[in-house]
Amino acid sequence: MRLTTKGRFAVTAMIDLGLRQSSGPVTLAAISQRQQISLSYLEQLFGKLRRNELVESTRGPGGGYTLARKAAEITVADIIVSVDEPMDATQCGGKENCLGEGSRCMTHDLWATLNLRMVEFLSSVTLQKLVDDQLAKGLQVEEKPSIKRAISALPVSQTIRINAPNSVFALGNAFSKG
Amino acid sequence: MRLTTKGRFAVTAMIDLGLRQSSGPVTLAAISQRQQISLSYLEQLFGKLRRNELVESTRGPGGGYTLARKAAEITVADIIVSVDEPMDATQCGGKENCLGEGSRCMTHDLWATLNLRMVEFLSSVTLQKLVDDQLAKGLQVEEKPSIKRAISALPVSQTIRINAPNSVFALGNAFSKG
DNA sequence: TACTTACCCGAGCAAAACAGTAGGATGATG
DNA sequence: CATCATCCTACTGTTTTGCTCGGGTAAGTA
Repeated sequence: MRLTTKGRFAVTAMIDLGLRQSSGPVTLAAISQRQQISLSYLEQLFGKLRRNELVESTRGPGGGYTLARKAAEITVADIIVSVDEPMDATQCGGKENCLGEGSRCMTHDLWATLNLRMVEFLSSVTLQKLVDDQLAKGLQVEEKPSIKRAISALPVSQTIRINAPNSVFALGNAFSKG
Repeated sequence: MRLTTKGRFAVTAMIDLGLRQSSGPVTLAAISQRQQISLSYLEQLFGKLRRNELVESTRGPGGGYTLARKAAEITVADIIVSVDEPMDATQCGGKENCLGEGSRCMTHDLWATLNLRMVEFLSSVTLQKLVDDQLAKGLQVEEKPSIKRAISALPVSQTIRINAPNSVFALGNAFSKG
């Protein structure tokens, strides 16, 4: 389990997708514009997300990506492990006897345990939760101009501009070192 | 908050230190041998740990590193943020209005919150806990040949070979993708 | 004093990962 | 057919990783 900006990009993009999936497939171009992430980079990330069966794709006009299952059944851990290749972890290749005599190095189960607890934690946070958080913060989703391919009957809300009032919490650098 | 092998090296080394600090300063050379981490790399890591006041150093023969405070008062989060430089987090530099109109990008508080919860979790795991885990697993600490500088009177235990019986749990690749 | 130990520091370096670019191929729609 | 949008491979520049080398400095011992 690694934790880098790559995983954060993926989580951000997935939230964007979760916010808008009710009105049909979402294009990467739209996510790219809204979230300021390079389109080609998104393509790579969503390639992995698709191969890990977190999203499904629809090609052609009106196409895009949709969640492969309900947002409540997708966790942050799912997303992160999908885009971050598994790290080889134990440095000695996972062999039991790293140094010859009776599995001397403690890296194995030590970090495995810590890693497991990390995964457990991130598995407890669902995409639905993050989406709800965003909605609760006042973010309102712009309705995209309905395309024929989109789901026919859905609760059409008014088209409103995106507006997230003062979402500044200054938590970003909570652990920067003086 | 990043999470890479670098942080894991640091945590591993700190546990090694925590296991042996009762018998005086621990040299990096010893940690290097036991944990199979490059000496020079350890020096760099411990340079950061020292500047972040997690360890203290003693120079000269019989010297080495000791914990700057009790193991119960050092958390995994402390260690990781010490060696992993702070990441600039929000991609747009922490400005409120990333895209001009009313702080449109949701990365700010979204990831800040997730990051905060990660830090909270890792702050709940103390070095003492990890040391105890290792001891509970049957690992016994080799007494180092007493040097004059070492603390004079301490509970001298028998010199025993390190022996951690079958510490294989196969958790390492719990999230490798089939 | 000389010698050893062990921390301290910086430059540099190969390999990997990161973030993004470029260009095309495939398939659905009109 | 042209367009849309996913799919795929390869490549590029930058940063980070993990490590080596070479020299320092402080503290102890002979």
